[in-house]
Amino acid sequence: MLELRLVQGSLLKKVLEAVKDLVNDANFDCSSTGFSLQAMDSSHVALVSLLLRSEGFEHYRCDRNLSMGMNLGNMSKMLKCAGNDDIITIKADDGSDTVTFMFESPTQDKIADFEMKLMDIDSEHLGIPDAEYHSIVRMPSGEFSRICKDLSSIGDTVLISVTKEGVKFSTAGDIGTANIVLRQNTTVDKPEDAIVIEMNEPVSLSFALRYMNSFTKATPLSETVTISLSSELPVVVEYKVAEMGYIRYYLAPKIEEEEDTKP
Amino acid sequence: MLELRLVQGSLLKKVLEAVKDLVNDANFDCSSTGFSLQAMDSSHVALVSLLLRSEGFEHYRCDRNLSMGMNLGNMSKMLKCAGNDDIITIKADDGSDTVTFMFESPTQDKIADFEMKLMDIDSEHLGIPDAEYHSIVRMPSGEFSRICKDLSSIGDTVLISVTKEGVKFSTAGDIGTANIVLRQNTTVDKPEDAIVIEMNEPVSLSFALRYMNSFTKATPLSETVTISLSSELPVVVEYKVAEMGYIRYYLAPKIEEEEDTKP
DNA sequence: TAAAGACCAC
DNA sequence: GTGGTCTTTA
Repeated sequence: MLELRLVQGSLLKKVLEAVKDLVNDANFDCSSTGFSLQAMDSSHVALVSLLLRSEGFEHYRCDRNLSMGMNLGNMSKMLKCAGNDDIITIKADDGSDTVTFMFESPTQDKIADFEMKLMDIDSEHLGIPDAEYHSIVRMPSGEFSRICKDLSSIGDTVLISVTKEGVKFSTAGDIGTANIVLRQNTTVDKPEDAIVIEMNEPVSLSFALRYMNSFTKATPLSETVTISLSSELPVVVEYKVAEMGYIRYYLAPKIEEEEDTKP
Repeated sequence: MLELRLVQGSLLKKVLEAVKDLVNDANFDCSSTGFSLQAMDSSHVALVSLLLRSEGFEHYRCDRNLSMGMNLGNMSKMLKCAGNDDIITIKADDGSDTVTFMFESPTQDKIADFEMKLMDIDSEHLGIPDAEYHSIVRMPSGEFSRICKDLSSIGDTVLISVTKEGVKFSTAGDIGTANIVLRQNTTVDKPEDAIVIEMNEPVSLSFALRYMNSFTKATPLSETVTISLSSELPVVVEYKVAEMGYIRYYLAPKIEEEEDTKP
């Protein structure tokens, strides 16, 4: 028996928006710790890892560990039927092949329940080792989103370079090149607006903008985003989910190509 | 000679938005009583009935009954040219094959007139008998609209059931099922927010969501909608038009289908 | 392809 | 608060 009651239902709606473009089907894993998901994107290049800790739910009952395979597109369709102020409850009976989403309006005038079929999904749950990162950049999520969008109109790869000067996002394409430099800035009105660069060692890595732009679908979840970089390691793009967890995207850097012009 | 002056011109604009998707061409009937329209939708399944009483107009002159055939798409195009605060006057000379819409800006700085060709349209004016309804639900129009929209992302038919518990909207589709229950609630801040269920007899009827969603185009006309249900009778979905009339949609229930699993 | 919703700027 | 743009869905 599983029953998870989330007062701020809009969080779950936003989480699905942030995942469904990247992953079609995935297992949600429920344990006493929390509600989590880990999946490769459909082209098997990026990895998404979501955690919503049990403490973040108003009520969290999970009698035994459960892995529920869901089609995220269908799940998202159903969650779109919840109001942004609704309380969302996820229910499943042990051994059932369905899951029920219940939406309660704040006034309790309206109570909706949506039942969805579960599916069997093979999933290799990868252990993600903790790592030391050479550089960690924290910045407003909207700004990061804007940068990725802007750069993708010029090129399809972003080179992220962190030096003591700041962080530079660069791209190049047929029509020209672009460089966007952000300097550390912690003297801001709101702490969310800060740009914090923790550089242990300079790094310079290239990533496919296509994936970065998918990651920024999580922007509505958090005012800030954290980008952790190490050479030879996948970048981690992390958005906190209000007091209850996170959504993390992993993407391997592009292998450094030879200079454009070869002899 | 016909001359109808409507101070709140936006009402007519909204009325056209509420009808033009359902009906392509229709006769507007003008008499001393008011300005009305009755038409089947283009697939001959639903019926729209509009009444704007003469008292609602600032000036209402209709020397003799007139039936003016209009293409509602074209009429809507012209009305879109009126500002929302404009005063709209509808004019037609007896025997003329055109109608003129005049738009006056509130400041009288701008006066526009648009002339449109009339057309001959066969119309069977159906008498709609008054009926006793088993159940009548009044609810915020926005909520009804939201429910119809949400359910159509799951299925294509809505089953509306009224019991003493409240009113339930249900659907089923490939990805799952959905039930939305509304309970009577009259203890609200604004009377328009009330959900009032007048149940003389329980009813349970199915309707095509496609049409329901067309009906909800009238939502901007009124804060509330009234749904009148009787078994064997078309449902009536009614929106009041501010102090001057109504727009009513009629839709026959779907015949109850046999159980899903046939021998 | 067209319409509706969401977001942003004014 | 309103209009305009852009994105998303049918």
